[in-house]
Amino acid sequence: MSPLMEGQDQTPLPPLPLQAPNHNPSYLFTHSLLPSTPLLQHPPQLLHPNTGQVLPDIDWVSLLSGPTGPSSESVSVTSGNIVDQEQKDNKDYTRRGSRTKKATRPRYAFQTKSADDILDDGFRWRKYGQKAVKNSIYPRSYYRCTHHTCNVKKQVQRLSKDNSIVVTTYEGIHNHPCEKLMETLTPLLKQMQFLSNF
DNA sequence: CGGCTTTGACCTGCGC
DNA sequence: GCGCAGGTCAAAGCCG
Repeated sequence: MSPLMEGQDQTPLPPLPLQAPNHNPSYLFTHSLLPSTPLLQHPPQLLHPNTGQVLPDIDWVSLLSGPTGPSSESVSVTSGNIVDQEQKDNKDYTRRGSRTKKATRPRYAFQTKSADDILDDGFRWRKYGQKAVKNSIYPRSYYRCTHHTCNVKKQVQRLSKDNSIVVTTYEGIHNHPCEKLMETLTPLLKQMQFLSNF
């Protein structure tokens, strides 16, 4: 994941290099990792839903934070009820529970196969709601990015059909670097600066 | 004490 | 018009 270096200052992150999810609505991400394993250290695999073929490297940081990521179309996932939800969600929301039309925000939805509901994508999230969802025994959780200037949201819901699959929907684009990435990189950068003095 | 989660209430759009 | 469903708010409580 070489593009990880891109977010180390306050400059916007690079354009999204990954095109596939935007063009094929049926990709399946799997995250078959130990609980609490950081995503950035052990990124999930992207599988083709029909062939099961493992697809090449995913630039997760760019995918989840690029300011000029894919078009504003949402990416549907394979589950029928979630696709239906996606279509409803494309109406944007402003105040408290209201649904008013405004410019659509980028939305990316994908499934991860994981025992953990929370996909560790390197950003910090604050939970602001949880709702029971019709036709699902699992609730949907609502998270907001904790960065003060960032209003990216995500929804997390486990599939009732297959409780090993978690559907994560991101809405919006991060306008700041990945905190966890910076935590990892800062000591390395300091060490590099130190060594470069010799 | 600050940051986070929980949870019930509230608000609005949509379908009937 | 009404009820339902989904999304958000905000107070209360928890935790490090």
